[in-house]
Parts: sequence; structure tokens; C-alpha cells
Amino acid sequence: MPNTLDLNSPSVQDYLKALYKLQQHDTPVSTNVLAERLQVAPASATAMIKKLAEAKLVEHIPYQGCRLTDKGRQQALKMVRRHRIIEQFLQQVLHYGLDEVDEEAEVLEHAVSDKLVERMWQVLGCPSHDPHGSPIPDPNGQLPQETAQPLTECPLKETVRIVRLKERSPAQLRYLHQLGIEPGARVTLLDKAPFEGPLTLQTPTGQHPIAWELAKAILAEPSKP
Amino acid sequence: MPNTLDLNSPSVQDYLKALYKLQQHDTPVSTNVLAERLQVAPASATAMIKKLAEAKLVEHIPYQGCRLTDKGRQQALKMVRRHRIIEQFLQQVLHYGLDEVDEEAEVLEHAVSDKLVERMWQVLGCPSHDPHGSPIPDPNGQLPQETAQPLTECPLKETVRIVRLKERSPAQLRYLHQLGIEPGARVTLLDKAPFEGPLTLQTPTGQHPIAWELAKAILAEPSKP
DNA sequence: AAACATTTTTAGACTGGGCTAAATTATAGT
DNA sequence: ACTATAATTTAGCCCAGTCTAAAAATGTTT
Repeated sequence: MPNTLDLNSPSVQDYLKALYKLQQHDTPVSTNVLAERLQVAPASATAMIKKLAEAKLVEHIPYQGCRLTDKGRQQALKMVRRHRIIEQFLQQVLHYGLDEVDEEAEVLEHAVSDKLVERMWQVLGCPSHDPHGSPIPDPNGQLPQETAQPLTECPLKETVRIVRLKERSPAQLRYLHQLGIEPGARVTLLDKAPFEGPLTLQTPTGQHPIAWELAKAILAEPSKP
Repeated sequence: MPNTLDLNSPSVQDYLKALYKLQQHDTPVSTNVLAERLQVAPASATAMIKKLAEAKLVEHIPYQGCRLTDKGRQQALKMVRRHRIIEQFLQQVLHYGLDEVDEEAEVLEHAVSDKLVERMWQVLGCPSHDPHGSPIPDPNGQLPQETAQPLTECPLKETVRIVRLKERSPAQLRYLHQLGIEPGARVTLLDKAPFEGPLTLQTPTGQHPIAWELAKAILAEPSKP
């Protein structure tokens, strides 16, 4: 009985997406970390990993963690594409705030058809990025190259343009918005406290201290004009 | 253990909606008919009916069928509202065809949040009808009065305006579209064959025979101009 | 009114995706 | 190298929603 796994169940999709996000540096993902991320018990994650392994979506080394296969990554990227197109659509067409789009997209991504997603994408003018500035994989699952740097790596006293806010909570996004920090904004790094201490930032709304951890999630690139 | 039923599961929502549609003339709905409609085994319907009865969403007379309570009808109308707003949105904003909207809405209605539905409705300009011409219940679950008549009841030789196509399959909707029969179209009933035989209709695209059963699902009203 | 047919309900089982508790393996500290 | 701790897996259970097969109620015919 070779376990006929439904590749398209919301659960499977969520596991693959989580693995994709956790596995950025190609190191295998531990069961615990995965379970934590998905808010399930470690035993539940183990059970699902075994099914995913059987379907050749992940490679599982028992007691060592697992990593996505090409097939699994492809599937995950498809979900990332859906998620980001939906976010962009919610913002552009339905006037959602940056802090509201993720929660709704999280549910919708499991319900929309391929047709609907591509229709949204077209209506939006085939955008390459979502409202957070995260790249939208193309229809074949290719991600555009990213050149932006975390604020923590930016040189002092130089004006840069914010291009992306990575994976922050709604509350943090609202906070950054208040500070004038959002994709497209031009800011200047005035100071970096030592030992990964807070940065001081000149934004359109004034001068603000930003925790190191938060600044790591803010990507910027040299400002052209 | 008074059975804690999840009022918002897709299944429950589907049962309530089906009951609402089947119970138009206030006669109780038989278990078999309900099961047939939802494409489940009669035993499955019985099981769900018992849960719905316990949650006071339906009234169940064993071996006789069941009917919605006010609470159940309210819930069903909420789903009808969602469904029709989504259909209208798919047509207006995403350029879906009349024959495509239902299938997609059937899935989406279980995934969208209240916020999203109301946002769609606003963006659409608070429409009162969906693309088939079916009325959208208002936010409190009230349905506008319907004055239109089935084509089968319309007088001969008088021009009427199609206002609604009720519950037809995608294939039938495509067929009617080809014949120039869609909401807003002006048509004239030329002839009615006896014994509930086919009607003959003058439409913008020519002269066409329409089966009695199909004509019953086409609602029209006197044409003003 | 009895027998048959149909509808409905009950009984019992299965599946997917969770859970807890216990057993096992890996890792770190002495 | 051995033990303590932490991570992982196994075993066994639960729940929603479905199913099939069998039993019970209703309805229909003769």
C-alpha cells in the first residue's frame, strides 16, 4: 500500500512552504524547528515528513532532519508564487494594508485555482514583487536575483532605498510604517551602535533607532537619483 | 458531551446552503435528496443532519426530513451572499465568463474572510445582483423582492428583458450565451408548443427553440424602453 | 391487512491530520 | 568513554467526515 498522498492538501502545501523558508542555506531542517514553525507537535511533523519522503518531495535522514527535493522545491515555489500574487492583489485591488495581506493570503493560497492566480497576476500587470518587496517566482518557479543588502550591511551616511521587508509580524510592519520605513522609502543610516546594537536611521518622518535584529530584515539598495 | 460542532467548517456550510436551496417552498427536505445534491451517501447526510440539529441549525423529524431553523437560514444566507459577491467579483474584476464563476466561487466562499467579502462588495459598488442576475442578500441576510417571471409564464409577442438565469450548468450557460440569452438581453416569445413543449424565442442573434424545462429557469420582466 | 419496495437510520470501519506519552538516538559535558 | 539532556521517532489515541452493509421505519399494492 504505497500511501497515496494528496499533493494538494493544505497541510502538505504548508509543510513544503515552511521547509522552503527554513532551508535557505541548504542545511537540512530539523524536525523540531519545522514543527515549531507550523505550530504542531514534533511527532506530527515526523509523521508528515515520512509521507513527504515517500512521495519524493523531501529527503529524510532519520534523526538528522530533512531537505526538499527538486520536486518538493518546485511545489513550494508554486505556493510562494501564489502567496505573493495574492498579497499584491489584496493590496492593489482591495486596498489592504501591508500588515493585513499575509494572514488573508495564508488561507486563500490553498483555495484559489491556477487559473485564478494567473488571472490576478495579469490584471496586476505581471508584477515581479509583492507589497513587501519580496520577489514573485515566475510561472516556471524561477526567482529573480536579489541584489539588495540588509540595512545592517549598508554603509553609514549614504542614502539608500528600502526595497524589501522580510517576514515581519503585522505589529512590526505597522511600527515600521509609522517610522516611514516601507518599500520605496529613501533613508540614511546615521549610526550603528557596536556589538550588534541599534542603528540610527534618518527616514522621511524623522530620526529613529532600530534594533539590529529588525534592521537585518530590512533590505535596501543604493539610491539612484 | 454536547458535541461541539464547528459552525464554520466547509462541510457544514455546504449542507446549510444545500438545504436552503432545496427548501424553497418550505416543505421539509428529504435526506436522500440532500445527499444526492451534495454527492454523499445518505448515511453521511443523516450523520450531519443530526449534528446540525444538535446545534439548532435545522429541525429534524426522523424519517421525515429536515428544515432550516432561523439560525440555520441566517447562516445559509450568509454563504449565499459570499458566493454571489465572489461570482460578481470574478466576472467584473477578473473577467471570468458566466460559465466559469460558479465553480471557483464554490471553493473560495469557504476561504475568504468576512472582511474580504465586504471589501469586494465595496470595490464592486455594492451590487444587488450577481452575474447570473441572482439577488445578493444584504449584509443582514435580507433578499430583495423578485418580480421577474419565468419565460414559461410570459405572454406571447411581447418583448421582455432577461433578468436572471437560475442554477444552470456551465454547458447550458454557454449554450444560452450563444443564443444571445443572458441577463440584460431583450427577447420576444414567439410561440409556446402545447403540453409543456419547446418555446420559440426571438433573440438578438435570431430565432431559437428552447426546451420548457430550460425556459422555466430563465426569468424575465416587462421591457421598459 | 400483509407483503413488498423505498427511504432513512444505525452500526462499524477508514482516512488525514492532529495529539500525548514512552522509547530511542544524537549530542555535550565531564 | 559515560552519562545527562535534548531531539526525534514510535505507539496508540482522537476527531471530523466520509463510506458500506444491515436494520428499521414508512409507503404502496394487492
